[in-house]
Amino acid sequence: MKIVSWNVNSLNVRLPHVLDYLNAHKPDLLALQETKQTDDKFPKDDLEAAGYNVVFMGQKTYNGVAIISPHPIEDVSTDIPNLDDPQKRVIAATVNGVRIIDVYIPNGQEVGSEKYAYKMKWLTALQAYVHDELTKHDKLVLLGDYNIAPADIDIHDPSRWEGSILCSDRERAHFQGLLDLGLRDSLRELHPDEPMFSWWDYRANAFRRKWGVRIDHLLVTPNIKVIDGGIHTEERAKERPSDHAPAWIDIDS
DNA sequence: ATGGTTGTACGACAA
Repeated sequence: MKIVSWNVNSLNVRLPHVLDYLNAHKPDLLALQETKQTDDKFPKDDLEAAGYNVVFMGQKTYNGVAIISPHPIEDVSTDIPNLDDPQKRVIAATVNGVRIIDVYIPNGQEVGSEKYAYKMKWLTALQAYVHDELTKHDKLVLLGDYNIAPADIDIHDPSRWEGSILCSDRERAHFQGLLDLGLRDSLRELHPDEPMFSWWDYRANAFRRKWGVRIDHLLVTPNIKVIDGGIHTEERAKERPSDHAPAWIDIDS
């Protein structure tokens, strides 16, 4: 079962890329973040015509998440219970017996800012939510744009980024908190020593200069056997790309 | 790498 996470930074702009990607890779599940459109604008018909089922929850201009699969998408839920948050950042569903939680974790802007405090509060609520979901579901994948680089190997130049947003100690502690629930960082376990990046700033020609950061992740329960995985960096090299590349795994199912 | 680009929407903010 091929599972992919991709922050598309506007599905309106990126729909052609997404349709090409589906055609090229035929994933069993594609989880999107930052669709940036209200539900009435979601390209349901185009994706269904391509042979996919879709569930989605968006808002105007910001955020927005979606799950796309050729298989039935069951038991859909949105948001984090017990977190009063108008921002559309979470959608969950069961596909092929695997519970999928698709998250767009807040960016946080700057350490110490109001948005950073929101990120911390959000991550605390996420951990409680995932803890609860793990008691209900045998197999679970928590995937999405985490806006956290878990370790120095996940940053092109760790010394320049030290302590800054995406890699502060408190953000990394929250990431570790998710691992402490029993989840595993599938891509890092597959490639223990390989720098892998999933996001490159649009600015300063960051992609060409290989200034990347790994902030998109697929965490899995230990009973999921991960066969292969990586990041489809070539998507970032295309014309008018998202600033994120798809992160993918293939699991035994 | 402390400037710079992109998306939304048309000024300014978020990333």
